[in-house]
Amino acid sequence: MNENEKVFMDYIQSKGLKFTPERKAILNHVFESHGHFEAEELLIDMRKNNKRVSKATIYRTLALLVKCGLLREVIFGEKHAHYEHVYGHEHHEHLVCIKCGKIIEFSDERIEKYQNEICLENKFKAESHRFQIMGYCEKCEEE
Amino acid sequence: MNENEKVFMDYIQSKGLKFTPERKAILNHVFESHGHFEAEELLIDMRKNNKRVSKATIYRTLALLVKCGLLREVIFGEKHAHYEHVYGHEHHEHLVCIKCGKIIEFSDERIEKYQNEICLENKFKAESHRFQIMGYCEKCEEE
DNA sequence: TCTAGATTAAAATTCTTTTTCATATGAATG
DNA sequence: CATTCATATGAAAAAGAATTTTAATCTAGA
Repeated sequence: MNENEKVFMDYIQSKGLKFTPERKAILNHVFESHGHFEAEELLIDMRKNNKRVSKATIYRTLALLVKCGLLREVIFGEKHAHYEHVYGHEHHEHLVCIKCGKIIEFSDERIEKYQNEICLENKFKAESHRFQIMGYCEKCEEE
Repeated sequence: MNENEKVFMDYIQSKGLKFTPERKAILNHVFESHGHFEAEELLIDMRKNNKRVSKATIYRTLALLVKCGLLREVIFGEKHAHYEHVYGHEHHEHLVCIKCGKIIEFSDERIEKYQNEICLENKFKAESHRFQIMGYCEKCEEE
């Protein structure tokens, strides 16, 4: 059993919930491949792999995965939620290609330092931040 | 006639559209007071000032204002559009209070410089960016 | 005056997410 | 191993929420 499963099981058990095949399938699928994904995308992707779970269960399980800290919700200027892994994933920022949707991650400690300065100046207590650059990835820029 | 009105009129005329009282009222209201606002908010605010325009017209006019470059759409992690002024408004970033919703703007040329570096490293052609810090404003932090 | 384009209120749409409810099942217990 | 039951599932319906369309009526501006 990997680390993700362990975290999920612990959460499941602490809440008196059940570790069902559906939850297991979703958990595995989410951590097998995806960088960023949407609920609908996950559903379709699972179907392609003959893992048929209902939309309701997808949504219910994603909520659990967020609650137990394995996933994080991100919104990329679109109006629906995207998810990304938390575990084994240090904080990072995003480059979002506005043509093909590709997402490149990057991180740099300067951002954190900068955030602290800004917050001091504005008497603001930061909880989190998002730095996102929209533009064209190498491939789309060529075209 | 102020600069905003001029820009809007030019656009209106170039497209063979009409400068109606409703459009004028919306234009004025948008640039009279608001920093950031939502369509619904604008509607309610206008009603308080006895400017009664329909929701449909609000949406249609906001779309025009975005097209002619006077407004910009921003999404703050919620799922509906917020708007902000473009004209006379240099690029800036946002501090968003997750308790009261207050938005503080700030700007710093380091962000631009930083963006350039990141893009070079990732072979990315930036069009725009967003740096947003979520947390608690001074007042909410005290409570 | 004339008419393309605009307005309104209400209905419809769109799209994501949640709820319903009948049925099924994990896992604790006897 | 069978029972029990709280919890889970699936399919479909409903909800939610923002935005757009409809259709009747109106009007700015040539």
